[in-house]
Amino acid sequence: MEETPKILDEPRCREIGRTCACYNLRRAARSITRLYDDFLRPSGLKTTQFSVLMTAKMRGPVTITKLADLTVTERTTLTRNLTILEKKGLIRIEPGLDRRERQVALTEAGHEALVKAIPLWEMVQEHVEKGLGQDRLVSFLIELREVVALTR
Amino acid sequence: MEETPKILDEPRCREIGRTCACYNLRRAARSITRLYDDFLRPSGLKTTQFSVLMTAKMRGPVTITKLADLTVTERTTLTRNLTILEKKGLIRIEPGLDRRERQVALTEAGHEALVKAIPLWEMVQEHVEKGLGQDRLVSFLIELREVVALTR
DNA sequence: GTCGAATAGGTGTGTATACACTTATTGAAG
DNA sequence: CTTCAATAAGTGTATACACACCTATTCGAC
Repeated sequence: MEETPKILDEPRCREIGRTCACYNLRRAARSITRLYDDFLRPSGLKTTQFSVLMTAKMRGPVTITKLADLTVTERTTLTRNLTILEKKGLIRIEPGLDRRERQVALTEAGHEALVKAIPLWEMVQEHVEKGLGQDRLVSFLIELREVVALTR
Repeated sequence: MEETPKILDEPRCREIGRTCACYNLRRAARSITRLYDDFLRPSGLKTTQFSVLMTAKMRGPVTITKLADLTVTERTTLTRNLTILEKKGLIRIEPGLDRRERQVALTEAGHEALVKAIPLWEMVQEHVEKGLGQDRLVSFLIELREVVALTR
């Protein structure tokens, strides 16, 4: 009689769900994003926007390709994310060194948004530090970086 | 004279980017998703779809709310993801026990897609296991689960 | 039985993500 | 100087995600 093929039997499926690095990483990312977005809400920034602004601030006027590389985001994704930040008046997108490039720079409003967001970020980050424990957070961050390095 | 406020000085910004659990988690999730999607491509499934199908298969006929809870996905997000799977003919959405509920069940095509995808998943999972090391992957998965637990 | 709270689910809107493809510009080989 | 590969960026399309808000159904107190 026909049965569920071995490859799809119940313990095997359970094992796959339990161990899949991608599924578990995405699941945790969804979960923690809601937490950070929740804390950041009063600043008007979503986590992604906060991160892009911080990176752009740090690396100062920076090309779109470079910013995409730094944040491990598809360049075309970043282009669209930047459009939103530009509409909100938080960044300027200026001509670059040659006529192909465009440089991203924070506006005054962009700086102000960061100044408002950082104390909120500190609250939620501390919450996570306490929850995971300082040591585990450190090794966790290292592992996350190794995952990124895996695919470069 | 006016300077960059202390809260936004360069070392502080660098520190925030380096330690932010949310940013680093999302970044790693983007990175690994591309890897898994790349391997799974011949199956016609994206990672998210693979995961939803696996979970639905395992918990087999299951309500939408329950499935959303299991996968830590917003219910309204899952509804839209399920619509795509239904259009592809991989799942059926049937009436549930009462007239509010709807049950998700795999179709024959859904099973076949999983059977095709699993060997591809095994390849990419093994790649990650080798890259991170078995032990570190195990502790990494535990930490990911703790992150999810943090926000429940 | 009636009514209101709880439960299950969908829709409107906006953001985030990425692949395939295209345009514009630069730079290098000849 | 021309031509062509490389580089920088944008668009079309589709999926993924979630909040605010809505409808339909069920259940329990009365």
